[in-house]
Amino acid sequence: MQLQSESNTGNLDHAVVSFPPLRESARKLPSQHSCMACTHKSSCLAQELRSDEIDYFNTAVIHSHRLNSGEHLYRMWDPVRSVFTVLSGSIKIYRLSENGSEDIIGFYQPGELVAIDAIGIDTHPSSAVALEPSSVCEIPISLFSKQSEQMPHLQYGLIRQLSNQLRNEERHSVLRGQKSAEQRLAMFLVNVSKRLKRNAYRYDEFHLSMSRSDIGNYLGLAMETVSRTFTRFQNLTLITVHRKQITIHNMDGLESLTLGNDEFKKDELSVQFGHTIPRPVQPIGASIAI
Amino acid sequence: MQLQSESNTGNLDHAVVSFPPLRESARKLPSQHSCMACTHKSSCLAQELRSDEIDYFNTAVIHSHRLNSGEHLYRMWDPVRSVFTVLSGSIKIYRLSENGSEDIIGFYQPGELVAIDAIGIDTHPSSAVALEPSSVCEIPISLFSKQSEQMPHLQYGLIRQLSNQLRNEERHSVLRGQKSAEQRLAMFLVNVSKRLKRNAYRYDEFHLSMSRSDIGNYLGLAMETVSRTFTRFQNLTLITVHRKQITIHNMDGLESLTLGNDEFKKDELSVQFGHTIPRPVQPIGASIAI
DNA sequence: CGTTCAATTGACATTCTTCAAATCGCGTGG
DNA sequence: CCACGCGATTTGAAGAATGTCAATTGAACG
Repeated sequence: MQLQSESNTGNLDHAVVSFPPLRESARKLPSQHSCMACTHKSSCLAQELRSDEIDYFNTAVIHSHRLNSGEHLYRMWDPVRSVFTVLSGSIKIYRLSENGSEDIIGFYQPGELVAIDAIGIDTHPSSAVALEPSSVCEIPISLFSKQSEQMPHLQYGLIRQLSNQLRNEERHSVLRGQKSAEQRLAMFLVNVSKRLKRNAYRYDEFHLSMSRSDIGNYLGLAMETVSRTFTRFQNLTLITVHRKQITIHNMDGLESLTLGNDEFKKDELSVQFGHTIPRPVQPIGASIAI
Repeated sequence: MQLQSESNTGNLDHAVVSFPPLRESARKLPSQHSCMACTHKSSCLAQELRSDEIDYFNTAVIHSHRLNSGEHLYRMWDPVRSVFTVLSGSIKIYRLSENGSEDIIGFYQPGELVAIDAIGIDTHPSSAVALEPSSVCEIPISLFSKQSEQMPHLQYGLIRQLSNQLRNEERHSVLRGQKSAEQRLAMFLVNVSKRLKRNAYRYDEFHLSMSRSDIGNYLGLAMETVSRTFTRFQNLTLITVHRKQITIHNMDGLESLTLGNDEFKKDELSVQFGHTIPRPVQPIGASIAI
């Protein structure tokens, strides 16, 4: 399985939330101290390994690091020693630009691999901080070193992860460059929701772990625009927002906005073609069936 | 060596130009039919290989495909069979979005690896088209397959390429999301220039191989904005533009704009801190020393 | 030398940002 | 248990950068 989705919905595969309420039917808890018993095995690099490889992998990995909210996993310029699999909570990746501003690269959720953009270089190109109490597994970078020829499956797994993440980054890049505020926010929400669903969490009602300004930074919008757009969605009865608590009432409507389609309340047929940069959407009154 | 630069200048490592005039001292020509003799060996995956591996690699690779201008290397949804190293010319990667618009992912120049975002999936997530007469080497995807355990160095090389490209994509994403039109264009030009320099081409005077609307799409700007910003740069005597021909007169000034710094003509000292989204720059008259 | 399309330029529309102020929540302490 | 205070969020109003539409210019090429 991929860490990052290949779903056609979203260009926001690093968007993340916190994960308190699990659906009863599919409860997952982080493993204690073995890759073999880990609930994230299927999404971790361990998935790719043969049984003999996994033993070695298991002993090389440092299991279940705990992080407090706001604690850093690593900082920019730190020497690269490991990559990490998120077990619980959520991790924000950001970078300080030359002029001192913070650029948010992505948010990572349980089962996802952090810091693979640091492979092959000496120091981390970005910082990783926990947005809430979190835990991670630490995978020594030496496992991927040039010399380490004994685990080809591990390498192949990493390659797939990287390729996936690259695709996601490409999509997110397009998103930031070309979409309206409404489209970006809609994609963000839809993506978060889909990822929750994939992990068997509640996906129609959840708690965002990051601030409005984090979201804005991530989407290339001002904090105020994020806030305003949330309320607009609420006025359209697409969602209910209360601080970081989100409830989605009309997923189809949101997905429609995702495409830059503001006709979802009247007539689904009018789709526009040929616009290199699709134009946004005008706020309307507030009268849509849930 | 990396296909994509790790230079601190640019978030635009897929920006590309055509490469007619080589500097006399460092003339490079694409190899004919051997990786060992290829001038791009140092930037190709072949670099990572041991001598026994390179033999195999050499026989597996299909050397020197030729492409006419406008000819496709592959199209979105095509089955993934190979990745490609650009030997000459330039390749544009783009994607058709759900509403029919074209999203440009990047531009690739000689020595760079194309289609590594297709590894691990069945069909290409994007299309690749030659912007000018070009040539590529074709590397069968089977070399990276799960079963192919005999070339760990090749895998490691690929991993590094992927990680690099991921970092570049992250940077480009930030660029599209947060920077002003002037910053984006300045970064674009500086990046193109640095990449030319790296490959021993003339870097103060070159020919862009893509149209204004391609640049705009790639940077998340309207074609007209690209055009206007080019003329603004020209009025500032930073560059000379004549259609696709670019001459850079004041690299420092361009790099200053890159940082969102509009003070480069007066006082380099005034740098701003603390702005999450640095604010753009006002057009001024036209009186800067070359 | 004319045709054609890309690029430029102008004028205007619009989204989004910015600046500012008001509210809201929530933790703390009385 | 309620008042207080601080940060996060929301909301308002205004301005600015960029997009859109439209007309013009200019090159390249047959």
